[in-house]
Amino acid sequence: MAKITIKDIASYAKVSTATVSRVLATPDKVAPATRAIVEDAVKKLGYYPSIIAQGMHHKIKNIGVILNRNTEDSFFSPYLSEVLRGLVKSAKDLGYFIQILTCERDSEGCDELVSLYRSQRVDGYILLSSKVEDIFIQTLINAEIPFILHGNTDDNDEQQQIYTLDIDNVAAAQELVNYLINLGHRHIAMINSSTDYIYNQERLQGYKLALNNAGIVVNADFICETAENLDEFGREVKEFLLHQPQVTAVVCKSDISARQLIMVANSLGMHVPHDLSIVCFNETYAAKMAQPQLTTISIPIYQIGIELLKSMVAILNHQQLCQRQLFPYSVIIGNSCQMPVK
Amino acid sequence: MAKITIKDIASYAKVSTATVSRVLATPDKVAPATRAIVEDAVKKLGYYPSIIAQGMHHKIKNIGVILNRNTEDSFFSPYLSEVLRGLVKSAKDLGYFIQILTCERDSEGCDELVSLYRSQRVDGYILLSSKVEDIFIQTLINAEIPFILHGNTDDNDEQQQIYTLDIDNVAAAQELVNYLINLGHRHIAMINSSTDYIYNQERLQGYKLALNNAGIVVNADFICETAENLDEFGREVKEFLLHQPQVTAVVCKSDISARQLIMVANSLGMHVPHDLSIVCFNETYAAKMAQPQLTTISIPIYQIGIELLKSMVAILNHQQLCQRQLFPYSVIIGNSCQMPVK
DNA sequence: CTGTTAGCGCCTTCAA
DNA sequence: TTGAAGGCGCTAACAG
Repeated sequence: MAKITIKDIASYAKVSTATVSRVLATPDKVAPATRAIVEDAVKKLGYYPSIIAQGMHHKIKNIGVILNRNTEDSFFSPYLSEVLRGLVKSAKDLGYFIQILTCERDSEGCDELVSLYRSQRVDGYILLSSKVEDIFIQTLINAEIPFILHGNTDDNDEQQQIYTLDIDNVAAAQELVNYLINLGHRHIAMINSSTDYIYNQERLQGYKLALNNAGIVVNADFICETAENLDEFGREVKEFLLHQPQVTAVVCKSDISARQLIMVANSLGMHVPHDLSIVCFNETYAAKMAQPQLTTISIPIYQIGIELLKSMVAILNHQQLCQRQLFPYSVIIGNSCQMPVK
Repeated sequence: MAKITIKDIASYAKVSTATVSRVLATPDKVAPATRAIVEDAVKKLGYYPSIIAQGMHHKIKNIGVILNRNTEDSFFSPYLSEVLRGLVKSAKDLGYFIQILTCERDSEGCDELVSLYRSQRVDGYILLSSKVEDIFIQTLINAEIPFILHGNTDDNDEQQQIYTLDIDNVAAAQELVNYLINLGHRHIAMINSSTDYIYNQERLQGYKLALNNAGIVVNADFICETAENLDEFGREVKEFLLHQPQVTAVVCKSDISARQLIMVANSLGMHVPHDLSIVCFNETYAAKMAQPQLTTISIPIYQIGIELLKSMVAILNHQQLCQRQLFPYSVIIGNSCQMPVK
């Protein structure tokens, strides 16, 4: 059976195509009688207006979501999953669709972003992370493409016009470290991932700030920059623990890696929290599966997903919107910490 | 700056719009000289053909992915994340896009599926799970919408024309149970989720088959149907263990819930594998985070995602394709099992 | 309130 | 090898 078009409805209902169009878009501008006839025809013939053809006049209601990393070698972290869940939910509620995109942060990737937008595949972008001197951000700004960033930029002077949404990573890291300091720890390590990412940089900054404020000298050897891959992470962390026996406490980059860290520690005969106190970020199901229960920063990830999409839609509709949205976080006290024994 | 269209390129390059169109679609049907001129104009003006307008003549290259559950109340399981990862990767490679969809399995949800297809938002669907008397499947068949199912149907007579891709769940469950039987277990429980889902039904069937083959009577009390939600799951499983003390081994529905089960068991003073042997399905990072290491069915989830999309594209291109693709799985032996002690 | 007309941006005949 | 013309399905401006 051939595709039913507006013409079919028009001729079946014995009206013009314009009237059919009106019935669908602005029903109250059509006489109830004719409207009924048209609606009847629409149902009877099973007519669905082509979004493609409508797209020649309206926005297509697609929002591109740019993932942090390449999906080829990196799994979907629970964090990412949770953001996506919020995005999907919010998109559905607002009548939008999500296009998941995995572009490399190179010139080709930038071209892709521009191309997808200009060719009207997407109306705008949600960028899930930011790097130092981020070429994605520069590209989007230069091309005047609407977007919102989950994270921050490294340069606030030039980039006034962009919208961001995140928690206060600096403050969160500070709180974690202060908690450890108050327990009596002085040899506190930070297990981070690449400081190419702004949020990792912010957390590192918070870590250093807290130490400085407490009069503790920052020991560069205590800062461990690890891979994303869980297996590699395990190896690197093992090395680290072996080489830094003075460390009594660790700030870990995520609940999932904290969990891995506990396993590594156990394998070295260390027990948490007796031999090693651990605090971390995130409270996904990975945190729930950890024993002992983790002391962690709980981030409203799902809600962040919801709001990212809402804000993106607001931007597209030229609504007033706060440029820097800071979301609240909370500290969850588990039993992965205690006073230092050594 | 206004949108650059094919007309702008045509007038800039002093050719007709038809020629521009040809340069982009069938470059070899254009004289090298004019082609060069046009390509130059395209670059200089930054022209990106509108996918919307192209969509009036071609497919839109969007594939809808229908999630198992509503994203509102159910988190993205590691399994789902891993399938998505494969889908995203494969889509990128093949020049397709993914539309993640969350429809309720009711008449409204069915209407959505039909509408999205008929209005040309998607070219076809990937259905990530199947239920008994699945109205999604019926709807897609009736509306002659191309789709592929990750799973099986309950009725193979009527539904000849559909494409499926899965592992052999019956055989996998049998292998797990046989493994436990060979260790000496006789009181083997199954912690499943709703048998409304076909794959859960198949696994239950495999469980029963294995017991029957070994001459062990199936005890209905040993079959525990649990919720998806991790917290609820924990409560239900705790009840179950308390009420069925004879049970020495459990087949658990997933690695993530097996991990949860271990925690529940521990909280009851039971140790795995000493007091309880556990086998399960899936080997996501949840499995890697479990102690003791789980004996589990390793499913090539990422690869399944890749192939689902590939197959969908093949269907859309009317290529020859095997209707029932069975993927291999493997049994990973951990140390979550031992001979029964009681 | 409704029909006519024109046009969105692109592709695809059909001639030349 | 190229251009002119028509049309894809729909919406919007303008009459009536």
